[in-house]
Amino acid sequence: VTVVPVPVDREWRAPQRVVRLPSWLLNQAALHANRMVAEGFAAAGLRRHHFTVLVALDEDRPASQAELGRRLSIDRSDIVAVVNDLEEAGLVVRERDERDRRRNIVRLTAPGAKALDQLEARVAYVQEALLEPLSAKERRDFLRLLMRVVEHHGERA
Amino acid sequence: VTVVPVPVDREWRAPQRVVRLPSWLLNQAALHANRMVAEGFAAAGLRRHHFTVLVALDEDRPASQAELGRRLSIDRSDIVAVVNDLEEAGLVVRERDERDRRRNIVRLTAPGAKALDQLEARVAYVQEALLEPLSAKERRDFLRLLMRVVEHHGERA
DNA sequence: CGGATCTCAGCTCAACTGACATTT
DNA sequence: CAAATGTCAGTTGAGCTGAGATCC
Repeated sequence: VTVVPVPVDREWRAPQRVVRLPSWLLNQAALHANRMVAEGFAAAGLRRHHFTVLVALDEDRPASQAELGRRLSIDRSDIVAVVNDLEEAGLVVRERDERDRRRNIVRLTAPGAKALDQLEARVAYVQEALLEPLSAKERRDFLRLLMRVVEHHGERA
Repeated sequence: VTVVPVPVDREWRAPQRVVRLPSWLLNQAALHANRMVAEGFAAAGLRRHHFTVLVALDEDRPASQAELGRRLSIDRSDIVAVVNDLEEAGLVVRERDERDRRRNIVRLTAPGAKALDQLEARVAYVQEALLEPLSAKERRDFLRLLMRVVEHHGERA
């Protein structure tokens, strides 16, 4: 019995020393995940940041752009472009905060909420496909551990 | 008892519906991992692809560029640039395969092997830091599950 | 001929940096 | 004044596409 069961040797397989690297594995997994998510959004002409911003607005109520960036770990200069796109598509409105006139308050519109619903269905489907090879218990374990790792490195803002 | 124990609510935390997404978590984890790896290599003026190519050459013996690309899931056109860099740095030599003159055989040089040794030490350190919050058993479980996911989506070449 | 291989030019996405004007 | 915010211009790494030349 091997400690870490390494898959059958196939001709094209990546070198063992690479395949065992957590950083490499995470990267490959993220690549697959991002590709699948992108495919799911392509029809709507949106990308993953558009989706997460919509979710943040729906869940946490209207927020300033800087707030959104902080919550989602997206640079504030990138948020500008994302909100531009969403505003053009009518999914979001931007209005000046009168109590702190540096801020733009971004809020979800009705069409935005509607679009979000559809996107969430697609996302859910993708997550399912992503973790397909794992059992229900394995998925829970996996996510729990993943969250621990992400959370651990998230303490530095 | 919550099914998936979600971390303490901090003001800046990402929305729950985002934080539970496997695709988002994988992405964040990969970002942290890549940042750390990049820092580890910055002093040597190399990036992660340079490292994986060196490992592949060291482990699987000299190979053509197309071979390398296939094994490491790197596009042929990107391999060209990576091998260019490595050749300029003297870590690798490129020579025409006389039995199939379409191919370039890439082989590790002595300085290349030496450089690889140092890089591997740095990489090992980074992996350790990356998984720091997990116990030894948790790391094994985590990697095992991660490998299953990556392997599953890797069947399509 | 079809199919690989190497190479180059160029694209997109995302992360990121530096700067600037406005406001607090 | 210092600090935060929104914006813009620009860079980088990496994944990817398309095309051409060469060779099997």
